[in-house]
Amino acid sequence: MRTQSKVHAARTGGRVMPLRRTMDTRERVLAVALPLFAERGYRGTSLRDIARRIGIKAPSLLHHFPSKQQLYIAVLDQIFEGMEAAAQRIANGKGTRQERLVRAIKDAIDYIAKHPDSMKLLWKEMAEENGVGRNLLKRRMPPLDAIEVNFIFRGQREGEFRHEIEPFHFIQSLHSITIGYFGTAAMIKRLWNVNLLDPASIERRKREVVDMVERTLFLKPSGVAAPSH
Amino acid sequence: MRTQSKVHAARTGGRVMPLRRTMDTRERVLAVALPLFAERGYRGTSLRDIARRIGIKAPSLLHHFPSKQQLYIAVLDQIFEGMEAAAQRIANGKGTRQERLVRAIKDAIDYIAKHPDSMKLLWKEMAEENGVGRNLLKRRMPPLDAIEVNFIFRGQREGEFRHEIEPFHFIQSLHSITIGYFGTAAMIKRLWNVNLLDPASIERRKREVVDMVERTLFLKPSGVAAPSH
DNA sequence: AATGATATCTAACACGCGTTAGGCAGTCAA
DNA sequence: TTGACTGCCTAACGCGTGTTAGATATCATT
Repeated sequence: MRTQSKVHAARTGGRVMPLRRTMDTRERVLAVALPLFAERGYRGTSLRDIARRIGIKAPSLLHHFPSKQQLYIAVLDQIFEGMEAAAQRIANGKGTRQERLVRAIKDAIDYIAKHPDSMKLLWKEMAEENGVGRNLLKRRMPPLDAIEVNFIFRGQREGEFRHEIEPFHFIQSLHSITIGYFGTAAMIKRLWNVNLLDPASIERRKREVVDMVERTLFLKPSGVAAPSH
Repeated sequence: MRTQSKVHAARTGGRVMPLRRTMDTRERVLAVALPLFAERGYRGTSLRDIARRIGIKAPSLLHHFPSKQQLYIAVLDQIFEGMEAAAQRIANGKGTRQERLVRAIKDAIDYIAKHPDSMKLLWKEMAEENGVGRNLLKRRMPPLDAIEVNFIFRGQREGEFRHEIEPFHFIQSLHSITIGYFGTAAMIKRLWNVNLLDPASIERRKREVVDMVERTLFLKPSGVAAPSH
């Protein structure tokens, strides 16, 4: 009845014939849906909202996605795709574990700063107990976390990181601090008229997080960004 | 038309005659609505859901609250009421600034651990840009934050805290770490089968946060909970 | 030129929602 | 006893939602 799978196949393989420029509607939908879901949540965003922003009617959306749930999952999946790519880019570093971690944090914050909507949506999704993205989160989150936890764990075995630190807790704290910073930036702008997203604030933020990590995790601070020790 | 104000007045003043035991329905509603809003969000919770849990019908709720919005705001307000009371209890400490801060953190975590639903709802509300609680948040959040920011600021002027720390950023990080811990506990339980809310984990968490604060904020660590320095 | 697929449209459906109207039993003060 | 009031009920309204059905225009392929 629904021709969704065919549509998707046509889009995937259709890159050979880019003559139809309407073919990237699917991507326009994803691009427009992300900030809407991020700001108003899954239930607070209607298909009619999304459709209006790209100039079509709601039922037309369902020619590109089989349902609202699947559209949302596609948005979420795209976020994880980006995060995974960024993680792989970051993982291939040289130098000591301490240097690599400092660089990874800076790169991660830079990446996140470019995708604040993604973080806001993630922030929302993580609090959702029985949300639509439940299964996707369960599938894609643990591998990402595990990479980082193992990194800390190995650093401890090799004598670079403090043994008092519980790697899993530490990583969760790092996530909370970072996602929290970007997930609440809009609220803080509203409440305090302070813009956490301008470049200067983000640079300072990088220094703060690195400083925190060096002081709490490192056995011997590398001194990269910790003045007046 | 609506007799809400009279109902409220009757309840408030009605404490003199506690013969009617049905009078505390309003409080039962609040108690039941909090975990529902915390888990499913404002839009995800219907008045019929709330009503069913206390054994009445949805329209009857509106004899105790003028609308769903006002019911939600009452729930949120109750959370802030509790936090403000806890904050005042914590503020009256003795000793050095460092000792008082360490004690305040432990007390705050203890308090929050007893109200994980409140933190989860707060976590949700903070990400909501144009949510129902917008005005309430704007009214009640800054004073609470300001107390803490000023505490850090004074500590810096008096030479107990590092000057490199930006008080506002630091407090936001502390909030993110703490709210994040409790706001995502359910998700972590689901993803990793790790229960962050059992007493042992919470005790460890207190030590971790205190350790982090001592190492990043204190000029001279007090040594209260920082072994193997 | 004919065919078939694609992307959009309009119309409409069933559902759940917050809310309103109006009724009824029990309680309390006069 | 009366009369007002409280706390709950049932019935129902209007609205917005996700989704379906079916028609139409566009365009590549045959």
